[in-house]
Amino acid sequence: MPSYNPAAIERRWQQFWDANKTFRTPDPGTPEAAGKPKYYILDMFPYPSGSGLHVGHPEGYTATDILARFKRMNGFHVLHPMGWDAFGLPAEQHAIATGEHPSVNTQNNVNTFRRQIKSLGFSYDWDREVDTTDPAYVKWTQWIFLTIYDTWYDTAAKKGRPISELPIPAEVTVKGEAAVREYVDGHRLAYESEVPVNWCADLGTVLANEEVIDGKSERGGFPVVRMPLKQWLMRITAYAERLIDDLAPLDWSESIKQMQRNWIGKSEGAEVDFKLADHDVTIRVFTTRPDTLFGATYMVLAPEHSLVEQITTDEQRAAVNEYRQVAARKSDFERTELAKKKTGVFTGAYAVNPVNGEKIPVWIADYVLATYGTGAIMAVPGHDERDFEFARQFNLPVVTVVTPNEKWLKETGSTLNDLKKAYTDDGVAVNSRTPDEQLDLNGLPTADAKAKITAWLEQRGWGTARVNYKLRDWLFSRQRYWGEPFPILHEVDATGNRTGAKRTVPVSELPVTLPTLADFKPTGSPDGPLSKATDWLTVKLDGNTYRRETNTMPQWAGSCWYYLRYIDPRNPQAFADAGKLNHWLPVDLYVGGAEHAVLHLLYSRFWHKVLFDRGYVNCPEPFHKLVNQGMILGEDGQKMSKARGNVINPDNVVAEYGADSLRLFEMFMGPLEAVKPWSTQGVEGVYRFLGRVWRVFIDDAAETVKLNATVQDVEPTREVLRELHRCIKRVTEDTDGMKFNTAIAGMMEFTNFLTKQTVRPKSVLSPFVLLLAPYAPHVAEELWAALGHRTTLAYEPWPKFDPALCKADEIEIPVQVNGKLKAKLLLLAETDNAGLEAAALADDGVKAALGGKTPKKVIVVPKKLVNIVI
RNA sequence: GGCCAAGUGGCGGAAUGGCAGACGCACUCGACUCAAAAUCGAGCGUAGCAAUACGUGUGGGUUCGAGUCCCACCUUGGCCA
Repeated sequence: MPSYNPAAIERRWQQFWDANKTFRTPDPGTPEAAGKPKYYILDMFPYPSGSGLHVGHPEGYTATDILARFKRMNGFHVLHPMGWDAFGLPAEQHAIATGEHPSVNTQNNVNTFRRQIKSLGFSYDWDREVDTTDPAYVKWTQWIFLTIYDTWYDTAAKKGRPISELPIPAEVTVKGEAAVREYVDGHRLAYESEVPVNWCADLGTVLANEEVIDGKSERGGFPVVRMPLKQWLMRITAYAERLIDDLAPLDWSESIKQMQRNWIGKSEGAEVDFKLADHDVTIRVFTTRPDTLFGATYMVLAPEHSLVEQITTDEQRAAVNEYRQVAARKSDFERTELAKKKTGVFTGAYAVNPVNGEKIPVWIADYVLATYGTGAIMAVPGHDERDFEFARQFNLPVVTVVTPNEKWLKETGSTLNDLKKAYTDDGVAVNSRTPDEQLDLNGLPTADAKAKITAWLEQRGWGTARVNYKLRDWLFSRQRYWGEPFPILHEVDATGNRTGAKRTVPVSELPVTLPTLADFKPTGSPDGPLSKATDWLTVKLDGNTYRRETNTMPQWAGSCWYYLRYIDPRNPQAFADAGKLNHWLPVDLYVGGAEHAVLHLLYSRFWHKVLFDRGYVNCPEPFHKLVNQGMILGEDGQKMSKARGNVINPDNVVAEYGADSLRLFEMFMGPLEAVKPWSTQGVEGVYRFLGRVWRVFIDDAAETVKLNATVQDVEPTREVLRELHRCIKRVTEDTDGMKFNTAIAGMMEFTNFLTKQTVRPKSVLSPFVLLLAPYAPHVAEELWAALGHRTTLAYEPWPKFDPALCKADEIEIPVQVNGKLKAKLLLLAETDNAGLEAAALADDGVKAALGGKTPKKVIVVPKKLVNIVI
């Protein structure tokens, strides 16, 4: 093997690592781990799709692998695992089409992914592989579900607590067992509720709001309609505040933090009660602008609001009913779109504005959502864009209660009494005094006005300060087959109807496994395919008959906690051993695609916090540092897709250039976070680089792998040593800072330098191989062996640089005149500022540029630059 | 519409407020070869023979000095509506 032959080298070293379990991570407490600081490096595990690995996957995996190898060589106890997020719709769709159990297809895909990932030489501890569909894993997903089910949120303590500690009010207790049960169930963090859901008939399941894009399912693009159904939900809203507050100390990019904050959507305001003029009924609204209450000229209820039926007058009933039917067919997106024409219907009812006693009409309109706030608003057309458009549409009065600034009035052509647009910014309150002058907001800036009116409302019991969140409780059930069954049993009576009582499947009987079905088709009903498994369905326990829950969990469930299972993947007694969790948590570095910036991370953080509150994990946040790798585009600069035919298959790249070249190129393309296009010529470039490295070491004319004659056991010259230490410094600092592209550039420069050397000291080549090892581990192992080493370099100490050796004897000093470069001087490195200035002024080119003028000022940057100002 | 990124050669990109374009690709020339590939060497922002001038999306500002900091705008991408 004379020339660089990645195919042979890579196969051999992958077999070596596998056979020797080179990357097995010892458990904490074992002698191998003793005294080493821990470092947990996590990849977002893939969904093993049928199309196999994509070049986007190895981008993040290579970055983490480089760091894992780098940290090991720096003496860290590294945990670096891989697994499979293997539940999911495609396998189930395949099962529906073929009748084959989804686990078969899933395992095939897992095998393909494992083979492909192994072919890239990543240093995962494969003994810790997890698979979310493995019953041994499902058991603990179900166990965590039960733990969440067993938890209520104590708002005073701001903490999740065992349901057994929930105080039951006396007035509930007196109503009896059923009332208590209902009360308790209503406080659990996992609960059943009749909610308006997104029903997708084609997929035969409900979808979470975030799985619906533009009124269609995210997967498949099928139509989605809204209907009320009894579903499982998770009370993530209880944790909204903590999910925002705990972001602050995390080492995440500000933009991801901001996306999470926006998603949670905290808004502070007030709830205000409006009495109806002709009914003994109050309508509660949420507003972020209580200071504009004097400008509320009408009210709007969501079409689904529970009071609509009651308050609608007979004359308006037909119109209202028709409108409600139309609204039900629209998605939230269609309803709230700013650009569209506003629609609505008057109910015939009037409410009384509590501050001025004025009767204002109550409308229903679909731009108000039942699920946000209280499902009703006070409309202030002068200071809210949507209210303004609606008022224009239906000729409702507009009252100015916040004075716009002059500039805005001029730009919009408005006057104080005639607004051409809604003025939504802060300002000074106007027209805001009660008739009895008990409350006067006039002249107050918005913030003060808010505080004053909120206090005034609270005093009279008409309103209260209130924080609202855009985040809703998490819809957790799916009417599908290929997911985790809920470990919940519903008590049924003799006729088979639910009594309302539930019990949990005992932990000793977990996991609840999926029954085998003859066909996996959705039933089209909210019962889901599991309801077809009649034998499985019914359970008799303690003389009672139960029907199993037939919903399954969403795909997010398994990925919410997989990072915990890696820590102790085969533990049959617990999801992971407490001591091991204490050792490894939190994850030090988490790398994955930005598409999971909101949902996966939010859900996962939520579960982690529940487990934290319940004492199962020792830190409030799971992921200390988060990095999102950028997408890799096709060579045409477009998103890779089968339709465009620009998809790059990593298998082909490995076959042609080798895994080391693929790894190196993916890191060399640019910053990890950046979106960047693929380039086959670029792969060739790094392949040539590895060929040059090979020839620096190896005699490529020989029949067997033997060292080049230039490689000798001699003392390096000062210059060679300097270049080596500069390279060590650069690769060390850039790797640590995840600037892999510039680290590689540094190694290329040093290789170009070595190529020119006719004598290459072994003492210089050895550390260089170690620098290359995290990036191109196969060829590095091969060269390490060629240098005469008998074992893997995976745990060799990382080379250290000597700053003194990095320094040059002479430095080039640019001289500027008025900031423009006029000369470059070659001076001894130790020249002081005065020496630099003297040398600069003495230079002929500089003298010419000065043209005889006397410098006003000379700026000297030590050892860097001289700037002469004239 | 709002929020957040980012705009640098033919291309991917580099640059603690201090020599813009490191490194790689493409391209050109040369060496080796019967020839080609591979390899090695040299060149490569624009204009100009050159000295030199101009150059980091646009316009302004701060500074001895701005790709980098500030303001406004334009464009592209992401997220949200």
